[in-house]
Amino acid sequence: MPELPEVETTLRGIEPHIINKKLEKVLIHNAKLRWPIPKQVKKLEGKTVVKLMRRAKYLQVFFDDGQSAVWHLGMSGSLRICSAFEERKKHDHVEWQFDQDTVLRYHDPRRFGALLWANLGEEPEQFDNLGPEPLPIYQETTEFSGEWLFERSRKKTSPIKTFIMDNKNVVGVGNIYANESLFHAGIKPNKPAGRVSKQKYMQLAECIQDVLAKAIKQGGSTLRDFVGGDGQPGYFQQELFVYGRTGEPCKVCGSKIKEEKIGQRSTFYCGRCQR
DNA sequence: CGTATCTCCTGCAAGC
DNA sequence: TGCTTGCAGGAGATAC
Repeated sequence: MPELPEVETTLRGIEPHIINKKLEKVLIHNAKLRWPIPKQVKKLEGKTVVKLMRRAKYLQVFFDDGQSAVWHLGMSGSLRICSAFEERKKHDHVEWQFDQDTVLRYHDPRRFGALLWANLGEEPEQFDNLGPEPLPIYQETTEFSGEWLFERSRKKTSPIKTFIMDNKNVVGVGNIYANESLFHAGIKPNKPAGRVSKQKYMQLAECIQDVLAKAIKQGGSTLRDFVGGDGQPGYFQQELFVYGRTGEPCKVCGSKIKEEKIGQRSTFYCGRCQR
């Protein structure tokens, strides 16, 4: 399940293959993704890729006329480069053919992903309510910080885990990294966001950044569906301290990792290390 | 407005 | 073995 680091890894994986190349052919085998693929995407044929950027979990590809296509990998989506002669797999929904050795294929069994469209100087409306980037990769700075989270969270009664998974507060933190960040910050996931101290938010902001940066460094982690941009299986998987470790001993204190549902999502934590 | 729940989809695993 | 059921989850939609 691609989170921010996996999207960043995908971008870095495909960029060298498609930058400054002309898109010769667009094949849409199944336009029914999360939203129907806009027909403008077909008109990308003949245009050249000039830049790739990531915003939250969106991967934006700019062409030489200033227009852009925006991928979202959803739950099970992946982008990879392959040869034109490689047999298409089930759930390969979209192909961008640059040359015989350079075909970008979008694979997505669950079709929670999307391919969006943006005109020159515009962004998809999905970008409208996005909060700050946790890592200043595409800007020099980011307004994301412990202070930011603290101020945003005042009087919020929902659990801290739900709070950091809300794109309006910080983008790119999905279930795995939310669980891991909260463990490293020593915060119980169900603690109301408004009752977490400023000091704890300072720690949490740092942990979120560390966990994401580490995952990017390791090439993105994932559980089952991600395939790296170069077609390498994405099972790099950084060491997980709590996610999926129900009943196993905490790597810090040895007590059993607990599991419960928060906002319909599986949540893992150490009852001793997290308060 | 904030908060909680539902929803899309397919593959996999567990249970009978 | 073969069925049914439930679960995984990003994030928009919907309901209160």
